[in-house]
Amino acid sequence: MSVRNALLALLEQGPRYGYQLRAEFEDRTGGTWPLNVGQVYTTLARLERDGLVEGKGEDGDGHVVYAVTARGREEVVAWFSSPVPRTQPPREELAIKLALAVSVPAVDVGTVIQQQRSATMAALQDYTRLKRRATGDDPHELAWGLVLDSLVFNAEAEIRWLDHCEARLRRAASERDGRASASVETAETTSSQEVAR
Amino acid sequence: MSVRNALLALLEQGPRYGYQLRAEFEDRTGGTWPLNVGQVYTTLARLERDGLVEGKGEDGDGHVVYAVTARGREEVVAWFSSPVPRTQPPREELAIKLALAVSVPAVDVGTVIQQQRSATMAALQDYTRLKRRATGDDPHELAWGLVLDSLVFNAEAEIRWLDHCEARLRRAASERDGRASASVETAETTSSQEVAR
DNA sequence: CGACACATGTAACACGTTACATGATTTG
DNA sequence: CAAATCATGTAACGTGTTACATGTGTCG
Repeated sequence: MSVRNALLALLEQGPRYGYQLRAEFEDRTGGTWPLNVGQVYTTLARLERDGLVEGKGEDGDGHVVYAVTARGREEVVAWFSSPVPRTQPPREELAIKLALAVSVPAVDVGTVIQQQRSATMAALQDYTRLKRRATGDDPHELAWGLVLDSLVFNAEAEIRWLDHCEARLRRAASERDGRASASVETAETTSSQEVAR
Repeated sequence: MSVRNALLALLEQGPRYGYQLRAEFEDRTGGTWPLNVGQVYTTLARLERDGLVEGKGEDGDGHVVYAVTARGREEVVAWFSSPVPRTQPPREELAIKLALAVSVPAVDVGTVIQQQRSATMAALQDYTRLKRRATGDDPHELAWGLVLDSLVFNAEAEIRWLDHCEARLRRAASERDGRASASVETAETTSSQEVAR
């Protein structure tokens, strides 16, 4: 629904045509989420089908312009005034992956974690580099800056979580070892998983 | 691709049938992401179409069992040994929403933020409550515990980001005001946006 | 002229999701 | 017996995504 709602919100500012909508969307997100033009047109068609926007034919420059309808305006308001639904939080691929990794013995969880952390830290650096631009004060750059910050905050949380997982697994492993042999807390990081099988 | 990959990973542990796959998936995620059975069957069909699993007909109990193929096993290994792709990070609805809110004048960003924060904090409490269970040591509960932690870390990051956005917006607003009138830093929280229009 | 950006669209497909149909088995 | 759970599937639809076709205008 993101694209759909975003386009609707952009149209709320006034009639636009397809290409223009893509440009504005990417402006506000600094190209973080490139938007295929094709999708703009298909989405516009679906919005029109659902009675949320209305094709206004061609304007003076020969552009096919769309405008939001009354029902569409209601939807925008509803979108902005309700929180992002967390009833069923979006399936997070990484969480699912680790959840399965810890219970599928043939996989070395330690490696998965380490390598994910590298990737995430690399991404974090990219974001920081990008952040040096995007510090202006006009709404566009403000928006982009916030989007970037969001990515940063998420990446940081991801790294913290990965660290946390590592520690938790190490603890679980040493407890298991503790019950079996009489090994100590030293527990090499790499040996957290390939115990079973 | 999450469901698809997850099912493949589960099958890597040995042949399973549809219903069983759903049960194991929900076990490992503590029902965080309920999985409609129908989707298991459609996904299995698609996996078979792509040659990653193979229907083994009925077993002794009359269950339609599927097994992973050689190509399927390769895919699982590839999945686990490559980081979650961040080439084009998943569109985050919340970030998009705020990015648009700050540049669509008719919206009061402050309200959007506050109300999102309430919702997220409520979710956070739910997670903490759930967390009191799911502290066992067997792989299942371990997995679920980590998934829950992931949700917690993400929610916390979201709240931090929302706070950050508020501060950033207040700064921008006061700079704007500063240039126009000679208002002070006191800046009521609620007045960050409804300046324009 | 040729390359490139602008501009509009269509077709096809991927995954996810729900609703429904159908039947066997278990359990209160 | 009735209700619930187990179990397998299908049909239909939603969004997102890509690839392609097509044409105009601009600029080196």
